[in-house]
Amino acid sequence: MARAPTTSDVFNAIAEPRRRQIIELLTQHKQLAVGAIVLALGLPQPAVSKHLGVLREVGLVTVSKQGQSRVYEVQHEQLRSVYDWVKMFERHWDHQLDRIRARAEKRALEQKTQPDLPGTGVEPV
Amino acid sequence: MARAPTTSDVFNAIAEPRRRQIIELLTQHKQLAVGAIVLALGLPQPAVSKHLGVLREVGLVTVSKQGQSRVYEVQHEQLRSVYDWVKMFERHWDHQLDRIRARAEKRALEQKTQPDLPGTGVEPV
DNA sequence: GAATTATATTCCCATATGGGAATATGTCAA
DNA sequence: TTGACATATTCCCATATGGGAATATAATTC
Repeated sequence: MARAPTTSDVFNAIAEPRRRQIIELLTQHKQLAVGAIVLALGLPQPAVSKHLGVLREVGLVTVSKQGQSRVYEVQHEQLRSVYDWVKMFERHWDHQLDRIRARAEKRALEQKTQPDLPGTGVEPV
Repeated sequence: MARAPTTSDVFNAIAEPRRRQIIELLTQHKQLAVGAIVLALGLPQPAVSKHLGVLREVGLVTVSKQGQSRVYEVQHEQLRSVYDWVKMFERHWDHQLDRIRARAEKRALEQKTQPDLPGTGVEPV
């Protein structure tokens, strides 16, 4: 099998940095025409249209015609699947940080106990 | 330019469902040898090894040799970049849900006010 | 209708994919 | 050493990518 299409789900769609930028932009401005996005990102118009197409296919944005321009809007709910997935692991990196902090404190304590011992000349990280 | 490699960052690495499964598995069991993952996922061993390779390259897992098997472990901190990014939009889908709820309540109220009016025969969604 | 503006679509290509199949590497045991 | 086991690597291929370039479509104005 080949790599899953970018349009297959939200995870694949947001893997592309430019598409994340577009989502951020649309979050700030609520609504934007394609031209505005082109200006903001400095990408060629066809590239932007294609990215918007991907985002549309996974439901991350919606369009509405407005004169001769098309106005895009984010649908943030679609990001919940990603959010829910990563959130599963929140407490794990908290614990990890705790461990790191604990080690740092222990190290600091040892520093106080026996300070400035001439050693290998290699400083601990 | 072509699509960014799966190893280019965490976003690309976790776009693949099997790799997310591996992360979930390693979260449950703290440590697992490749063989155990192969059994759990029912994937061919080379496929698993390759997925682990991608996860290793982006720092999402670490290995340690243990006899003739290699034991993998998740490094959840690497998921923070993803978490931080989606979390930016948390309040937005909350608001969206509020709006949906508000609309539902408004609709319910209207139902009570003028119930069972003979209409078009088309029920509102 | 013709010209202009805004956006989408098509065709191109270098690059990567995930899994299949086969093989290489590494580690233990006898 | 030889063999058995665990894992990684290599080669293969159909499929998709993101952007470049050019073109098609659609709406507006003259």
